[in-house]
Amino acid sequence: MLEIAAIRNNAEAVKQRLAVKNFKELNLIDEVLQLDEQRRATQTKLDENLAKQNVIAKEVGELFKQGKNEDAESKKAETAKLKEDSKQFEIDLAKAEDEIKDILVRIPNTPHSSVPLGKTPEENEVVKTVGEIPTLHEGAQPHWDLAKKYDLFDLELGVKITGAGFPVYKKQGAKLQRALISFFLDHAVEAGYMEVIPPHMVNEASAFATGQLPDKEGQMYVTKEEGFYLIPTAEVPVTNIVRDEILDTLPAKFTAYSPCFRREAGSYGKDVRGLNRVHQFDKVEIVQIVHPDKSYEVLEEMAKHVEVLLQKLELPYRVLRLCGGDMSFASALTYDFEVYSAAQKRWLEVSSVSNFETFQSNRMKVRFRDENKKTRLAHTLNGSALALPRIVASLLENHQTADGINIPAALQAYTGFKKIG
RNA sequence: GGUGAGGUGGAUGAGUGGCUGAAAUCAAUAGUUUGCUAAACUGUCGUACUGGUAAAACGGUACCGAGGGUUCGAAUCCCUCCCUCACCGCCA
Repeated sequence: MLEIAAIRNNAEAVKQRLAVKNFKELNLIDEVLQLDEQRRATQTKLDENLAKQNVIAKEVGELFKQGKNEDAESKKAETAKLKEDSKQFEIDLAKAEDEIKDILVRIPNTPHSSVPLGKTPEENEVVKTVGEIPTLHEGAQPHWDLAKKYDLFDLELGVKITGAGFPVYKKQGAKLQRALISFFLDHAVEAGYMEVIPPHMVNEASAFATGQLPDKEGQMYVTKEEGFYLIPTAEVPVTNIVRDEILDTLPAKFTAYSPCFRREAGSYGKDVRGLNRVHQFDKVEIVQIVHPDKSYEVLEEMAKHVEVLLQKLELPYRVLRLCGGDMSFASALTYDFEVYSAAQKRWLEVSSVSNFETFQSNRMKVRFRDENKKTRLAHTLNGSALALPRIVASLLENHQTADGINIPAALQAYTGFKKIG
């Protein structure tokens, strides 16, 4: 949610920025400013009214104390009109506040100045491409066939138990999952992130705070009785750790492993084969709450963190700076990381690292004290480090040989085996 | 799930209708004293909205779990909801 004060001070600049995100309803900016004007005027009237009531109440009390009951009674009568007015002001104020909020939650974050123009994923900017694309042996297979060959995971079994997109990992496939999770967590902890295990369901307030609501309501699973949302990413519970807090020290750095649940309503076709797109998957997330002056520096640092992981896994990857049209609602700047899947001959997204500036912290009221002891909104960032399924897919595909799949050296201590098959 | 107790500022905790945005203690913080540590003393020490200012200062309003209500006046009385704790029941 954008800050109303920021919109007030830079309405034109905000509109220009939003245009980069292909946001069409720029009229909302003017509407919200007008409502804000109304709101403040009403606020002032209400405050003045209440101030008068407070004065009278004090006087009445004083008169009663002095035994001047008749004077007190007549004084009382003066408040009737004031109370009536204040009731109306309160209604007007609440209405204006609701309307402002309704509009604000529909306005996406303003993109950073480096965000390229564009509407589709094809227009994302390739920042760099790293690593050799391997030449596979004759008869190399995509990961879903390798999974069958070595009995690593079973999607049909998942269908019986739950439904499509809920894989059952088995044997070395299961161990590989556990190894990757530990590998990622250890690296994050070493980089100074505090490891947490958050709830895997969140309440409405938490889902709203990070921007999943109302934007992505249809993408989340909801429990029937409590109305809890199954988390689509650990970002949601982890960032909410600092909701409504005034932090004494920045940065705050958290990492968490969690399963992620996504309905992926509307997706279909070849993109969803194997582990390319599933409803439940594992991910290690990194989150930072930082000083506004530092957030872009930290974004680069987090991107570097992801890169190192990919290098250690010996996977060819590329880094994309998302264009305005492909960015998420809440982000100001996003780097996507894609690994090359040699058997499918395509790039697969495995991580997304974003700076949200104050977009989340404004909703969540995450503040810190600046040099002048004034409270200010912090910047929040998060990134996947990393999401497992497509990492697994590319590990299997890129490292396959005629007589088995090689485990990268950095991972062997975690898997306990050097080769699958 | 049942019964009982309770939710006050960073923490402990006082406050049962006006003198309470809230005592006291601790923590924190600035300073004085001190050879160091420790201690002592003095000051500061909630948040939000709003007016004001170049920025402060300063002023107004709201907030004592949340939302309603009674009253000239509510932390204090009433209603609803949420949560915490204790004991019992069930249980990994």
